[in-house]
Amino acid sequence: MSFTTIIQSSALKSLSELYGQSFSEKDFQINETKSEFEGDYTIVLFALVKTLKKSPEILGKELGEHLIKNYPDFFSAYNVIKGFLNLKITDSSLNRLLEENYQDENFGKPSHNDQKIMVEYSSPNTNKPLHLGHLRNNFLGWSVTEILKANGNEVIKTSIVNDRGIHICKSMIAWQMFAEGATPESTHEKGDHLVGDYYVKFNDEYKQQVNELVTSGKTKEEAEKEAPIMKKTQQMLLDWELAKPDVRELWSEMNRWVYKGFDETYKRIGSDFDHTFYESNTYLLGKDFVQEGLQKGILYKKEDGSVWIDLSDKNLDEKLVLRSDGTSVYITQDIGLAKQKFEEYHLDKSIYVIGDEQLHHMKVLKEIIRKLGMPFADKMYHLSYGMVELTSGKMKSREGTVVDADDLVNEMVATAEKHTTELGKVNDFTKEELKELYETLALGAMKFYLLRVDPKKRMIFNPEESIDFHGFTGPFVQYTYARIRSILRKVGEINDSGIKPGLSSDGLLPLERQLIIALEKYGNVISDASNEMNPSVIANYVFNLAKLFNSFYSEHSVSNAESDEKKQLRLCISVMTATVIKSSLQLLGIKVPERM
RNA sequence: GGCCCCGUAGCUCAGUGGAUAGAGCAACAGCCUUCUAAGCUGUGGGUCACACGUUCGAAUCGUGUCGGGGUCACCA
Repeated sequence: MSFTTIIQSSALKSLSELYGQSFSEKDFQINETKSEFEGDYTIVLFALVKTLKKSPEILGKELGEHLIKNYPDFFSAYNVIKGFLNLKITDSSLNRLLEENYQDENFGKPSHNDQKIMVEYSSPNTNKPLHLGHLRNNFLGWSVTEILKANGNEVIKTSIVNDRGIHICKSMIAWQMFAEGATPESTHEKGDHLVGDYYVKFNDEYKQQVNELVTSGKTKEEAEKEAPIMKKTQQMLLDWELAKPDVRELWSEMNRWVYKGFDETYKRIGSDFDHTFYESNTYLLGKDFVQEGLQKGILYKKEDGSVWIDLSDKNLDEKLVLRSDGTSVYITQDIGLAKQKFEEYHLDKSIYVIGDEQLHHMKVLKEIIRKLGMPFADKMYHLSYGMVELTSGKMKSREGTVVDADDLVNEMVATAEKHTTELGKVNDFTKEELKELYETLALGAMKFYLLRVDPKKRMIFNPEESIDFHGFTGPFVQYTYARIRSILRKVGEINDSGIKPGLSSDGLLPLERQLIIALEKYGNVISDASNEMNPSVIANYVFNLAKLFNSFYSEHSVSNAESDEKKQLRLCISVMTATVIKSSLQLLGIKVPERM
């Protein structure tokens, strides 16, 4: 039971004993006491004042007295200021919490198994390498998965790779025209970058051809349609659908290059999937329900043969689900894939980590599925996140302002190396150890930077700020962890009997209390983050915890504590803080270094 | 134009019904003979876009206005 739960239930019980009225948890709030007042937790009384017709002062005094009298083990003091009843928790409660949990690596995580959840994220196109936006997506998908797991759910990570369509044909055509057989091996370039380069070449060539046609008197629209390179690409797409061997072969080959490149990036940023769907396998899914929908009268056919659904009763337009030529559109396969996911995996929930520019699309998808009478519409959840923008505005591939994922990682690793070398604290590390440390710090900085803000909000990526290793950053938290590990190494081996927090006769000092109370909160933080599917809750929490520990560290000595009891107590606080930091960062996909 | 999201310190963000609105960065002033200074302590910095309303109480809820973004494809 968490402290807030204890306070809540004891207050409810006290109220009914005092006034013979029963209240629910919604009738009053419990907050942490603001630092300028005396106390740890605060019950806000105003709402009770009304129903009980008592002045806040009297009510607060009566409730405070009653709580202290009946729960002397838990509450040690109270005071009432205006409508706020401030309560102080006994040292013994705090000590007990510490004693019982300081070694528990699963502290704060419920042990029960709850739901089966699928998280789909990353979902790249195969014509371009991963960029900053994908990083936000990947970090978010990974972290939400970890958070849901920590909250007792079984989670399956998936990705749907958009491996077919006009975009990859563009890269293929440009490769045929310009590459002279170049491969990742022959050029020593990562496959995803190589294929991306030809996508760019396609666009350059296309633009040039259009311009030439325009100067020869065509309108822009005509020129865009008639540009030879575009015609070739469209023909290639048709050939692909007809499964022409030479086209399919090149397509497989180039996709293979891309996957190899993606795998390298995924491995480096610590992303992986339990199952990967490929659009080339799923793009025909969902056609079968069209017939069914037509029969049921949910879908209707227009004169040209195209099939539609009317969503106007849901304040949405009518939406096409099958083209007049009988081919399916994006949303058609989405319906099919959604169904396949639920049927194959028996999911309780299916989460889509997709940018907020697709909010409308996902709303339409869900509504169609509901109308078609599929039972899982309400189990689908679009975890939308805002676009990452640069200080100079949006990322535009055309203007070359896209921040490439691999470049960014490299840059961050170089920064980590520079800082580490300057500080010179790990000069005895081997080359391998150093390399690992740089990666840990670089990715810690990046992940923390992208996860510390509410996913729903769009965010500005400031290159200078993101490579900062001070303040509200991953390395700051990692540093706090390394610091604690250093204390523990110096103080000596920790064996189970070595640390036992004795009750210091001096009582707990303010920073000691604050730290234990902050640690106690961790379970609530995990469940909040899980309910909101919001990793920034964890990031903010762990930063505050680290900050608090650093204050404690500079104020009080662990190894040179005033007494042996104090030393044991502070060791326990340190051990538990390290554990919670490690655990929190792990929920963000961030590793901790023993030294840095 | 319809619908959706956002507007909090110079910048980037917390806070979503409670007390005198908080962090980090940037600026300034201190702190290494003691467990890692990637740290700690302090100072300055606010019309919570604006207006009206609901409430004992509003940055938080409602309505409207202004400003920014997204979306409304036989693209994916």
